Amino acid sequence: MKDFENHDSAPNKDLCDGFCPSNGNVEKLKEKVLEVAGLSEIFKVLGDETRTKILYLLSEQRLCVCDIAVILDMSLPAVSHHLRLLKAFRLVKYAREGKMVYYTLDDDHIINLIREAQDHFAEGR
Amino acid sequence: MKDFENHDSAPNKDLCDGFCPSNGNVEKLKEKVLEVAGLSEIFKVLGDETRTKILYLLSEQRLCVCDIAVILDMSLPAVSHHLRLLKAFRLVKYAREGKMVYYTLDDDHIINLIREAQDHFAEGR
DNA sequence: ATAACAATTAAACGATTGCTTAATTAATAA
DNA sequence: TTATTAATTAAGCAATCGTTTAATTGTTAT
Repeated sequence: MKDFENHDSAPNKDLCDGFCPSNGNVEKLKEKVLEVAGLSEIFKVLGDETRTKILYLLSEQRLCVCDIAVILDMSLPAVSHHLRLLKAFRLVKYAREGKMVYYTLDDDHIINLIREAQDHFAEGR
Repeated sequence: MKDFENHDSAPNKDLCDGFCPSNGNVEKLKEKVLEVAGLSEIFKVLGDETRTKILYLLSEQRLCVCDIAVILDMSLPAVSHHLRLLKAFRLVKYAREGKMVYYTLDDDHIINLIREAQDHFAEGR
């Protein structure tokens, strides 16, 4: 018999032994935590140095794949791989021009996240 | 003879073949990209769903380890492991009270990053 | 002292990540 | 057409990550 919807999750029933003062808030906090569910997906994207750099570069100007490869001193397939992921997240878009494929930012909000992270370091962390 | 400071990085010398229009900006962009160096470290921390949730919970109220384990339905060692990492990044601090160890936020800026990410989704992404 | 509980630590394991190399597609030039 | 260059894709591999289990530390109660 499954009891997934129970108030206390079965596997952790013995934890804390009911003495923790925050026990009364557990249900409330379980709901609260849903507000950030899925949020880490964007952070995962930015959690790679190369991808953060690519997005930052593209916020300056459009660039073709080999430009990025030269600037970041990486192989073409490596860069292309990251661009593919950024594309999947709708953070960049591309336009083919002859042999070259030019990438541009497709999200004007992502740069705010990067700036916010810069502020974080600026505040002495 | 090392040529690290050369205009064209040696391993990618043949890339782009010098035809890309942005070639003149390569040096400028190489400097530009330094502005976001190291930034992905914080994003990596937030790139784990559990850690984002822990930080979000602690922005509400202080919690002991087993509280967090119950709320997130995780094992104590798993939670403890994440708290250790958050501590290493000075994002949380702890205070022992009897058997329990209470964790609190030690960084009032990190929540801004989380809110900014919420905005990102709110804007229809 | 012994027992019980909160928390941490360590070792081990499976899953994921990001790179490399090699092959392939797409577009232009000879 | 063939050759060349830009870019993508696929396969393989090493490194990293997050979890589990088990052992250990620290504190309180009996």
